[in-house]
Amino acid sequence: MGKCESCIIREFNSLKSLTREELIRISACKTGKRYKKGEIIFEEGESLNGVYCIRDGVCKLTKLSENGKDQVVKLVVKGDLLGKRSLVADQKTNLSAIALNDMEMCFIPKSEIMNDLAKNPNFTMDVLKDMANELRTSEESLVTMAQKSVKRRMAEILMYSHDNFGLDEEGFLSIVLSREDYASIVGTATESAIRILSQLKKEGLISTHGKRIKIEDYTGLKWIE
Amino acid sequence: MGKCESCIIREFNSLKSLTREELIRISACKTGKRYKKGEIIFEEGESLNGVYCIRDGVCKLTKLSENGKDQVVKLVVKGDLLGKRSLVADQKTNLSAIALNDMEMCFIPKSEIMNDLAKNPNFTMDVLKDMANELRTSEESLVTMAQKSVKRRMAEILMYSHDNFGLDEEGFLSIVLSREDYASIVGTATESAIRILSQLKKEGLISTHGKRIKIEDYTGLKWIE
DNA sequence: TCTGAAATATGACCGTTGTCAGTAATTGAG
DNA sequence: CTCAATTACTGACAACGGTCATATTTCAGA
Repeated sequence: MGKCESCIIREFNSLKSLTREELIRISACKTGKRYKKGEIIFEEGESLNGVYCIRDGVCKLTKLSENGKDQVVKLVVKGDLLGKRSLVADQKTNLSAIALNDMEMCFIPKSEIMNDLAKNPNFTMDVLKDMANELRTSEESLVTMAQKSVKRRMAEILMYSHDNFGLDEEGFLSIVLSREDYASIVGTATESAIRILSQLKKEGLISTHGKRIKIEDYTGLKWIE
Repeated sequence: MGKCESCIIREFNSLKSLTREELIRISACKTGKRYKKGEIIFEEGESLNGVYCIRDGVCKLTKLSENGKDQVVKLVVKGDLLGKRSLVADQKTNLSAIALNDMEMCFIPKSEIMNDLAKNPNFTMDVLKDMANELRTSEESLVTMAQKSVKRRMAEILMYSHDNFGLDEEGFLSIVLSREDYASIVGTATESAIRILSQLKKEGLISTHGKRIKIEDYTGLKWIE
């Protein structure tokens, strides 16, 4: 599983602010976890007793709305620390986490993290900054949901996927999502998501092969209102 | 203006975790600020050089969408610390703040807050918890925007206003907002907001007197889908 | 008290989006 | 490779919500 003190992933998250000694201590008590595509990592309302440091893979964080539909709030990727909000606030999780492809992560027990938070101000400050940025992102998403059309939101998630997760050998978006997932990210009905993707296809902005999507005209997507 | 160390407002926010010495130091360098209804406190993209501790009044935090419409992201009230996200993340503000009624606040310079953040772990941890809760709230709003109807969202803001800001002597909601503000909170066109309020009035769930709104059937509002 | 600008209200119209129903394609287990 | 089950797709239709046009009311300032 490797040692935290020589792990490169931590450079992507707040763990980089820990001292060598703290990392060695964490390394000793962490456990490795693997999840397969579609597996539930945790569900809304659960109590977490640690955070997940994501080594590989992507998962979606969803919240069940009162109308019975899931809404994807955030995509979590390599380097992210999953579960830190709940730990810090000492609350049950407000979101469910479900693997979108095979995932590999390290699980760090709550006691260890909380101990470091209490004793290492650099770490606390780094977590705080991180959370401040998450808050900004969340507020931006809120405005997007409230003000932009479904088509525009779909274009944005396609570009987001392109920019953040990249392409496979054949030029398709690396992250393969079901139409239902797209709908749940965009906040619309599955049929509407399908319809809009078909429309984008007719307009020559994207092409598809099964569930896989290729962006044919990135600039065109940018101009969608 | 009073002294921070004997100010009761701080019990509502993270400043309660500061020591008596720290409070005295803050008290010495803080300045009082007043804003009238409608005044701009700061605008999206500005650099803040401190935080505002709200003693009285309410303001809206808005973000300009690409479609040119303002979206209200949050209402900020007595006891809240305005601007802490920007300060902590060391970024320009992502939101504008505009007074909804006459406001009274204390302005605490950035250097003082950052100094306390660096030196008092209890304070940092408290700010962190606070931010974690803001993040949860923001994520919940995101789901609301994505999944619920305009009518439902309107009902929710009316109930929110009732629960958090209370009523005046005559039983009207204390916070008086323009129809445009309601539209901007709910994320819809002003005409739609007006139409929905008229509809609620016809259904006997609310009554109005000028801009003022009275909730006639709280339970009825709860049941709106 | 009067008056004009701003805010509120309402109607008409149309594009967008959700729902229901049914068909086609894809995928994964065996 | 085959089959069953899931997922993707399409059409029809209605409800929702945005825009524009046009009253009507409210309210601050003369």
